[in-house]
Amino acid sequence: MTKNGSGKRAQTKKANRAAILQAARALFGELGYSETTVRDIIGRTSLASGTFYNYFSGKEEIFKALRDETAQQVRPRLRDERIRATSFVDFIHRTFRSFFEIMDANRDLYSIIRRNSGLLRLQQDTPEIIAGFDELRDDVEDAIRRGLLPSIDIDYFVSAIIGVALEVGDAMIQRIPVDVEAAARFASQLFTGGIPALPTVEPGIASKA
Amino acid sequence: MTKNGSGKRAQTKKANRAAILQAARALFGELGYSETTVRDIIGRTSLASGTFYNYFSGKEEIFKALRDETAQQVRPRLRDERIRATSFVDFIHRTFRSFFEIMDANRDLYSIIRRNSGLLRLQQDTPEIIAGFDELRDDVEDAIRRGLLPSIDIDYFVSAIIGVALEVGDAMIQRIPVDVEAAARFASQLFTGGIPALPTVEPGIASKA
Amino acid sequence: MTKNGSGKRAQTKKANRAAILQAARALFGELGYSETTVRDIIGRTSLASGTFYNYFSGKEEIFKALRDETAQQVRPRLRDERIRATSFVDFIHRTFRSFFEIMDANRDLYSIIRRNSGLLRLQQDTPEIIAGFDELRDDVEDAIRRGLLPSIDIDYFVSAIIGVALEVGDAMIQRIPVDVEAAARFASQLFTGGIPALPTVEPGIASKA
Amino acid sequence: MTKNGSGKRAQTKKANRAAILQAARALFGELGYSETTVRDIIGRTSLASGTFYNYFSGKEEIFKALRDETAQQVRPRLRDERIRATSFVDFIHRTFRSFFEIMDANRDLYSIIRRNSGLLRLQQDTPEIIAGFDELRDDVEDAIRRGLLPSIDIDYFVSAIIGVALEVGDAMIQRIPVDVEAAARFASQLFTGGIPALPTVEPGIASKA
DNA sequence: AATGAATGAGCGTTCATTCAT
DNA sequence: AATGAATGAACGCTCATTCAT
Repeated sequence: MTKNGSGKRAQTKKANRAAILQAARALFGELGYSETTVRDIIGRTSLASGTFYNYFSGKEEIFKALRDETAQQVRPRLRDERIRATSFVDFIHRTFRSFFEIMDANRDLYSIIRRNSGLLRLQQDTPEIIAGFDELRDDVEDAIRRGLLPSIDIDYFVSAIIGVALEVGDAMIQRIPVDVEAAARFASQLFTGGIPALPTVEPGIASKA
Repeated sequence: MTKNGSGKRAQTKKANRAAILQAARALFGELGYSETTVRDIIGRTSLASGTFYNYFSGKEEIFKALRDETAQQVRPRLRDERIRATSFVDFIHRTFRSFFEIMDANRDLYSIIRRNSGLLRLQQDTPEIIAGFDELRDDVEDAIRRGLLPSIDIDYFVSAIIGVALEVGDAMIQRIPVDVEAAARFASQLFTGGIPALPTVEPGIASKA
Repeated sequence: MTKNGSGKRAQTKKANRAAILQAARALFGELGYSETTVRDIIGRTSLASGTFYNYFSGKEEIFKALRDETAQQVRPRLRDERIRATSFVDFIHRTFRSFFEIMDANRDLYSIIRRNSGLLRLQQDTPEIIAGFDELRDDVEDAIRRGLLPSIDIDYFVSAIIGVALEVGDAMIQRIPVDVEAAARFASQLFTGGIPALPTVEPGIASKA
Repeated sequence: MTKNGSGKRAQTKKANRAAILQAARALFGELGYSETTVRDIIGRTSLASGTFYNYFSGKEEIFKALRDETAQQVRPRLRDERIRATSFVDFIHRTFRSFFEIMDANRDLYSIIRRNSGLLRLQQDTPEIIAGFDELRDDVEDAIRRGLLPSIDIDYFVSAIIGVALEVGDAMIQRIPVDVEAAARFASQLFTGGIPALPTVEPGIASKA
């Protein structure tokens, strides 16, 4: 009767799994994947180190799990957003805004103030973003099929979106206050009209964090 | 008389230093900085582990050395390229072409076949690219001052260039044959005219590696 | 219910900790502190190298632990001994006898057959003795206050006791059988009456090991 | 003709050997034997690391050489001193004064301010003192034969002298100014008359460095 | 004889993972 | 299912010694 997950045991299991995922999510954000140790993760929970392996087969596994879990939440939303797009301007803008909203929602994870004295550009590899990217290519292909986008080089195009999303998103996160809409506008105007379409700013103000 | 580097010993030293640098360069490309061990590096040479420390004081040192050495080669070229730019179209195109040429020249380092079953987007942290980025911001500011670029949001703009350079460059490297000019054209047309300016390709061809 | 140390696990832990301490104690005695490696220590147990760090945070830690643990056993005894002293003869004798008893009890540690072909007098840095010395100075000051000892130069006096305890104790340990009382008598008579008070021995017998 | 050591080559050799010995002597004093590296030693000379092994077969060898070299200088002096002794009081006093004079002459080597936060009593193992000890036993035996000393337990007695010489000498060195005669008086009075013979000092002054 | 780079065993320590309880 | 101690390979790095020049 409790086999299907409604018993007390099953609830504990669910809670433990969630606790581990949450801790891992935070640490991947703070330290990056390779600097995060399994000890760090279980140390943030009330569980013992061995318990980790009852839920995940290893460090890589939990990353996949995190990505997939997030994907399940993110996917429908991205789909809905983009499917509703009526023009390529709209499509691009929704794409970037969605990404940036996800980054903002997980802002704490990304605010890392460039460790290693700025030497290294440790990419964060956070599951949220990876999950989002997985959707992107299909949607772009679909958009081309639907005539929203011209038949451009999909590989390069998707790469360009990802690159801008990662880097501009990173820059966005470090500003106070974070302005998702402004960042999304910047990125989508760049894509839809190129530099000439970008808004001008007063010199000297542009780069202030 | 041979103290200044023309003797056999001095040649061996030079060769060893070069061998270590080359091995490190390759491994940073393949595994990224934090996944590369000093033992990996020395293992790619015919030297003994202790010898590494005759040349570099540690792992971070060799990264810096690699970056600085590359920067010395890359910097003047990037400067020359961009300073000669007469329009913003020209400026952008030269920027991307320079980056992509550097990536192509170090192609082997970047062809990594997405490790970890494509899971992680471990950014490569290669010294070549870092060195190039260091120049970029100054040049963009200068270009705005010279009126080549409108006074846009510099942070976001530089981020966007870096993102596109990294990701499109990555995609470019994985195609056979590598076509630097095509990639540079794609990226610069995106930046100068937005999506409408991008050339269309026959559907289904675009994404072939 | 077995959390407080009565379970099998807790017993194993206790035993392991004891095994590591014992091994370290023996090796510090045999090789001295700086010549003893963590691998040496763990190699004398049936444990794996990493296990050492479950119990002690490093080499210095285990030395401190050994010293403190011993001090806890030694301190009260030394105090009791010396506080009970009714004359300076008594005080000195009790002091040396206590030291020599400690050395005898840990005899195996000190029987080192003068390593390095007798070249070096590597002081043993054993925690037992260090712990004992820590007490000595206070007790001497106290004894002077109580009038048991004249107000002599405390620094030199304590140094002299330590020197004699270390060196005579070392010689004592190498005789078979070990005669603690005889060594204590020698040292205390030297201190209380000087050479004239020392017992004479038949020539040629004195120095046999 | 220059085979016997008067040529230019031979002079250089002599000077190199002396330079290495001097550097080693200083470092053994500063850092102790086991903390001194061969690199440290050659680093204090103008020679190259390999050259060290043209003169000494290793770290242990140089210690022996230092001890022996010193012994050759120290031996006759100690002998002269003690042979001239006319009473056991005189013998003991000359013994300690000689030791303390040697320590004072090499004072810089011993002034180490107890590293390791006082945890360890790293004995200095300086060749000068070791060399002196080697003479002691013979001289004591001789003194007993000559009737200067009663036939006491030679092992213990020599050990006691060494212990007091090392520890009181160490304490002496750390006082400013160093008073060799006072330390020698303290030690010899202790040995000849025991504690009752020691001079009293004003309380509170005794232990000031 | 002098050089100084090369060697490689060894150091203290970390950490993903296993396993007895 | 949970525990947390045990494991041992691997890490960055040091250093006495060797050896080609």
